[in-house]
Amino acid sequence: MTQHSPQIKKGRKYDQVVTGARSVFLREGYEGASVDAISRAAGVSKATLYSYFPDKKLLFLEVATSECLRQAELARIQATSGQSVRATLLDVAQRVTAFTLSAFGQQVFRICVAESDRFPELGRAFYQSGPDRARAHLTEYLAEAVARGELAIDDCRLAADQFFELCRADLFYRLLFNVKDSVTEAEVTRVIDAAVDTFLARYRAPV
Amino acid sequence: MTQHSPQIKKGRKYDQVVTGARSVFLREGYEGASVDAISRAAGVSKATLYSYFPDKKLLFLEVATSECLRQAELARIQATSGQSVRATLLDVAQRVTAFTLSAFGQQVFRICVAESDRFPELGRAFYQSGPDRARAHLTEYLAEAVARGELAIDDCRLAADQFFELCRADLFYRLLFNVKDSVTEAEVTRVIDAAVDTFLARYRAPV
DNA sequence: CGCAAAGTGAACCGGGCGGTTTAGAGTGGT
DNA sequence: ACCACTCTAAACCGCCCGGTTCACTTTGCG
Repeated sequence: MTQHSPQIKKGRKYDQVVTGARSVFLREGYEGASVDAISRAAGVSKATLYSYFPDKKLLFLEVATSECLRQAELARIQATSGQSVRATLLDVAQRVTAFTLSAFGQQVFRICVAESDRFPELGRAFYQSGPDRARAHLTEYLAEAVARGELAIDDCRLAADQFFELCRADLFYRLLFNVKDSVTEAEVTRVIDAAVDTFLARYRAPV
Repeated sequence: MTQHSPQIKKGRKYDQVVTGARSVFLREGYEGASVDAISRAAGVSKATLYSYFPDKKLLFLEVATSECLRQAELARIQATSGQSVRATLLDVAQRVTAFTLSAFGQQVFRICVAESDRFPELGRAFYQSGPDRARAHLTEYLAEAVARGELAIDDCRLAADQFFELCRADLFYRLLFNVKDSVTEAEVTRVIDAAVDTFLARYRAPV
């Protein structure tokens, strides 16, 4: 889980710092998270923190981009070789909504939206490592299904975008704007079933 | 345009204050907007500003909720009596994307997302006066079309949500995350045409 | 052990913030 | 002319923030 890999990271408390920073940033946002609070949460002195990261901005970027990469992993489509198109789409929908609607995914999204003009590269990083990658995977899968004659799509990229949008329905926004604070399993399956139905109604290959 | 209506608003520079606050809040966000900057932008002394609004939070809420109401007006569906379903949907799509994708709509959304846990009531206000109202209108229209036998929908509310999601496609997120800074007319029509096509493929009444 | 590297904690700095005060300058009704 | 009211400009307050410094302790390795 911990990453010992990269070259120039010095001491032993690096992961502590990043973990603490992640929790505080996710809870408070960028401006709301004071460096003192972060060092406290990390169980590390402020001096130590600053020995790893020259300033708050860099620390935030490290946390944010690592979260983006983590998100990207979840978006990966399994080798769903044997499955039907419908089953595969349902699987993808489940995976992406699970992350999107989780409290954690919410906060990542929230912060990326909020800070993406203070940190323009953050918005792009999030988009590229998250939605963009997920879309690329699904697009590829759709193209293969088209080649097999199972789907009839002229623009697979657009179709993939449509599918992800359909999976959100309004559940996403209801959570995002604090209209409700959680979402039931039944609501999710209702939405993603409808998403798959609508998608296939448009793109299923004619008999 | 200016609102003389409510009861307890004292002096003549009220609108100046609100207008200046709006521009700065939209540009900088809540934390980023200093009261000094706002008073400067409003062409008003800080003392005057504080004579209208007891603190920064109240000023922000005034600006934000007034923007939400303004947004709600735009979401209203015209009396589209004579039109075909397809034409009406295209019209709705055009209207909603025009606001959603505008720089102004972007910023309103951004701020509401960012501040909706610091100001929980703000998120709800935005959702209710914006997306919720738009969905209600479209739901009503869809139900009428079903009654006329032009559409076949079992859950009009969910269908309306799906339609709005389809209209966004990924254009919205590409703007939100600074992947691109503007969007061409052609891209929009391509997306909303596809949205209407997909929607009708699922919900058009069988012959 | 001995010693250097890493970590600690608390004090400290400059600055910007939200918010208040004050002394005085426009403004308008009678 | 007068006065009550509004507005202005700038100084000011206390606070918290990001970041630095320093004297000190802990850790780990030969």
